[in-house]
Amino acid sequence: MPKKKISIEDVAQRAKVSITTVSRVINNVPTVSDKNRAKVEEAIAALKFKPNVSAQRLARGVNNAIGLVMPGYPGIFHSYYAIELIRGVGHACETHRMDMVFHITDGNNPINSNNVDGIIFADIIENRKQVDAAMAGGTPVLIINNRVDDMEINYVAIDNFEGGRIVAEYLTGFGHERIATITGKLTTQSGHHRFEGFKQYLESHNGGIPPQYVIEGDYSRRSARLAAEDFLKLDERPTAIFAASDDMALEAIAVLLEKGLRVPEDISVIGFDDNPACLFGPVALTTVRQPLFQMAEQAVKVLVDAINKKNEGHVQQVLTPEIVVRETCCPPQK
Amino acid sequence: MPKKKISIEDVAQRAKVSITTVSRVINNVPTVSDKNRAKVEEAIAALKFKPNVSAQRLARGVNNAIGLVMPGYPGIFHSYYAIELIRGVGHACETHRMDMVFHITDGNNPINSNNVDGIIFADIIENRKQVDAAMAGGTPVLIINNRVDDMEINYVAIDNFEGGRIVAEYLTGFGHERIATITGKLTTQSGHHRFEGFKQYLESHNGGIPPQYVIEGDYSRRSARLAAEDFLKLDERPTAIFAASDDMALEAIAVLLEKGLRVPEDISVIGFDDNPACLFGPVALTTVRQPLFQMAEQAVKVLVDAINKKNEGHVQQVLTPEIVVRETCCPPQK
DNA sequence: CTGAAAGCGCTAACAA
DNA sequence: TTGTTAGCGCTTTCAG
Repeated sequence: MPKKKISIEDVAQRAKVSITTVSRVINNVPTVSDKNRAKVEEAIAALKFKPNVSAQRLARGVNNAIGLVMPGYPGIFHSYYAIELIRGVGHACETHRMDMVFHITDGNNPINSNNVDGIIFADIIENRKQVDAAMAGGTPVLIINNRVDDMEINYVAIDNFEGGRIVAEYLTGFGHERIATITGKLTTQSGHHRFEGFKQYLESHNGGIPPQYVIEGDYSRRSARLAAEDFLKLDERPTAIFAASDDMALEAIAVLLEKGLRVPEDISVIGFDDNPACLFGPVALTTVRQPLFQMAEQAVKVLVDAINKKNEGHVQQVLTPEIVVRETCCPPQK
Repeated sequence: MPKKKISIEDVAQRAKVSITTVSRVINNVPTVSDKNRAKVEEAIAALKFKPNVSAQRLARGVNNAIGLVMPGYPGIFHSYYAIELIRGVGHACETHRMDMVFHITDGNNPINSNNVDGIIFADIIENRKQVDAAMAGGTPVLIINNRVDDMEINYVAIDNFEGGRIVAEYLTGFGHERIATITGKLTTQSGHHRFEGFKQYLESHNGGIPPQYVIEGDYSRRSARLAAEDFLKLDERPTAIFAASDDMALEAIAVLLEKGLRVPEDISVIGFDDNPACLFGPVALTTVRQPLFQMAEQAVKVLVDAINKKNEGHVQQVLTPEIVVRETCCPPQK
């Protein structure tokens, strides 16, 4: 610390009390006389005293910090998802008076857990061994945005399966029968689950989904563009398209408009994410909102409880997404 | 820390050396015999010893952490800029073996600087008093992405003025004479500087820029859409458009394509940012690359030097952006 | 309600 | 090359 070295002792001296008393007022311990408290507060203000965080942590045996580690593969940072997570975790840490130590990883080096009380892994892409290592070291760990049902581990995730299902339900509710989808990358859990939920609903309510109506995307705009173009070449064009992300939905809409089609009159489109960009296109995008921010806050809460050993075993939570109705879906026009 | 309490002393005992020796091998002090080093390393491994970070920091009198504070106004997180900054700062912190404690602020509460050795303020939007407070407290501070020439303060920023200038130069180099611009929010420094550099070049090389060719945007896609539509209503349409961000450029292109125009044959478009989204549109966007990542790394370096008192006075650096040629600019077609 | 004193785990003179 | 020892600044029994 580059601060001048005013310690608790200087404050005690000036206030003519013991350092214990000073410590007490710092920590809001009630058993301090008003008179002494006032004196100490005066001294603290006069001396501009700031407690030394490291000393506090050492004495308390706590780090007062949680780590947030995110996979660093290209692109993750340009997703709405990552940003909301960071915001949410940051906010929650604030309310828990914890430092948030942020860490981007390539998945290789083990995460240093000496400086934190617990770690939140945002998704686990190729870095499961980091999770294992942290757990082996005895550090409380939580995975966010990924369900890991085969392991005894804390997680908080979105129910992407349900997300896909409600989209199918919503679209068939309008009377659509030719419903296509541009999926997310199917090797990701989100992509896989969204598609499965979607497909299974259609199978039991719409006679299934023909293969030419399913194109695997990878969450990139380019993949959506290609997929949309392919759909338009079909003899029987779909009347509705479900894109597994807003970015893809927006790109699909761009393609449709370029070809002179109308959205939603000619083709309905629905996305997934509730990315703010939804509002800024030519038509406000109907989509599925994932409670990302809340997920992050919830994650911190669970982890903090785990750190304080307030949990029994591990806690696994799934949050439910919901449809946000805007302007890009309507009944199929005859 | 929830770890079992294996301290340096346990290691010393097992290795049959003093704790000093253990400390020395932890810190890679060369003056340790190979034999002892080996013994200590064995003990560390066997005991799974992890040094207590708080104790180290206390003893060393450092926090070994730098703060990154970002304004939390809606939207900033959806900008490419913010993300690259976080990535860059995170990466640089890693190499300096510093924790990066991340903080989103609404500009009101003073930033807690007890737990860090220095603070990087990413931009300063409505939170200059936080900067002042931190400095008053004696904490080394650096501002990133904002030139503050009227203050004795460290900063590392992009030369947005130059960025605007090279765009104008590039476009006139093709022979364009009817050049329009959708500016960024002019109350932001970036928006203002980009426009000024652009305008001044045109004034001295193209006879200036007519008012109907300047529309103030606010970096949102919507503002770009409106602006592009307005340009198309003009009797003398521009043959080139400079948008002060890639997002806006992309939206402008979308409008042009929707109206059946070709890019770049009918209208050239150039953006600013080198957002990855440039590559994913219908045409790869020509743009201006800001060295955001390097700026962030540079910022950490300067700040760390400041913390170690290696700087004389304050250091103010400006990095130069450059044009990235892709497919959306060409000479005007007769 | 207050204070003395024993640590928390580690680093860094200083001696040897 | 090694070890002794005095802190780093704060929390927390334990007596009073």
